[in-house]
Amino acid sequence: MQLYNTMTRRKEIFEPRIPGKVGMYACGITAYDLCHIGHARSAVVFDVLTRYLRSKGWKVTFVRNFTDVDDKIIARANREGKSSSEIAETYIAAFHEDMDRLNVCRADVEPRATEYIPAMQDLIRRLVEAGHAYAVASGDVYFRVRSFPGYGKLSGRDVDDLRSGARIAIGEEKEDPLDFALWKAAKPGEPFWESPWGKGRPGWHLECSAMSEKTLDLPLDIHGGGQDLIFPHHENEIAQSEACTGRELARFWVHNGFVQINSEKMSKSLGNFKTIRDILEQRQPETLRFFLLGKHYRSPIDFSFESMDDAERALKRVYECLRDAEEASRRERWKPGAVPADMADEFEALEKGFFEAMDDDLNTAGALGHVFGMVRLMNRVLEEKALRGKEGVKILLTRFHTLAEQWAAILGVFGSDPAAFLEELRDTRALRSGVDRDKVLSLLAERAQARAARDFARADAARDELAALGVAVRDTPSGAFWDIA
RNA sequence: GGCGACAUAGCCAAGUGGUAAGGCAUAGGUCUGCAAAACCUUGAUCUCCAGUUCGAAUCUGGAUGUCGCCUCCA
Repeated sequence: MQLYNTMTRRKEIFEPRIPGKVGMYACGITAYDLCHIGHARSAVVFDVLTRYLRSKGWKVTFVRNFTDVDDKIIARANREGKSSSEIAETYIAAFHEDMDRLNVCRADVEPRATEYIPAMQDLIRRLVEAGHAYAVASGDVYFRVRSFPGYGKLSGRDVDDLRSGARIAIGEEKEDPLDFALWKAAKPGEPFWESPWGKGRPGWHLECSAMSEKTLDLPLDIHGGGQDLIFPHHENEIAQSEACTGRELARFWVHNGFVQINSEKMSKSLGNFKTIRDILEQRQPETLRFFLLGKHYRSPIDFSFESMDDAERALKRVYECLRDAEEASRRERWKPGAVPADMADEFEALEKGFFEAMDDDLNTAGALGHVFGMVRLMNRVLEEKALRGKEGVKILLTRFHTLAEQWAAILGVFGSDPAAFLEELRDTRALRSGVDRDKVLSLLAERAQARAARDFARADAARDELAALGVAVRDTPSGAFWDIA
């Protein structure tokens, strides 16, 4: 498959360094608040990547860390009168809860920064000994950027340009404005660890270098994260790891684009910040996941509830097809007969198209196009009276079922029981529009009675009343079903 | 100021050289007691200008617009 590599700014053929085995590291969250939909996107992107690599038969070891000691965690802890580890625990648990709902698989290893302090200190010690880092009087230790010639290679930045814009903050004792902290001396009231440089805690960038080195073999096959991490976080990770080991840190750098609101980045300062929980109060988790897959992972994606409505309707279309296919395949008697060759050909083309799109830099939006192509095809097959009951249809239905399972395993959507999903969707929408369930059910009963008595005037009156409530009724061979119009 | 991304129908969105996937919405039709769903039909020459080419949404240059990074950030 091809993957876009931020380092080379090109799509490149991806093959694991060690045949059959993939080591992937993605930067996780700093656990100081609830996750927003940007976190959801990043998690879903790397989840789909992991799932897809696994579908190729590769053994993937996926590592996603937690930063559980940090300025923001400490600030929140002080504000709430709790310890920073309590805060971190709370939000790590919330992360897991949200991600489970979004059907994001747990990483194989989920290291926490505070569990790797000795490894971090060891890394700093090696960097100091090699002349890549230096301690200052305050007890801070800094990375000496000018000692690493490759600095800026990932983000395409020139060290001199960077230096011209940088300043040394008051109280810092850096040799160079670009130098960054590997170890921060503890201020009063902050959590700390003993170290050769005094009491303190690790710098953020250092954590990932230490954890990736400890949990995976270098070079990593893939290192991922949000686009905003390219500079300075990943640049600094490269400097630390490569200066220390003399080896390449990662072969592929994969970065996901942002979630935006009204074409602007989501941020707390703009007040356009949406947590995953804000969304899931009103929508099903699968709808959010499906929405996120609707655009290529490197492009920005604009979030709005209107877009979620579109996604919801589109997802419903897929599930209705899955439901109808399932019902049709339960037919008892099949008679000899094939489906027309052009339909069989179209099936194969669509089946292949999905995987070709995924192979092309994880083009989930393109792949979904083939999913919908298949939905249309299967609907047509099921609709065609001349094909009803023919064995060729049964064969196609079986293949469709198998394919849908593959889609679900890779994308993490379309895997629910169709009937259950559709019912849940209906209830979610009913709740959102404030429809009175009991009233709907009593009107439906009344209508059924009227229809049985062939009193269509009374049946239509009931339908009209339901319509006024915003409820649509669908008659099927197995009874009447209702939905939000 | 430095670095970078994007600009495709009413909305969303694939497509990186050979005459524009898909979803949502809209309109007409088939089906249905009426409906719904489904199916069929219906719509864009790809921001603008110039260039390369037999041929460009796709390459090059320029213009305009939008956004991101350069400070914590998915």
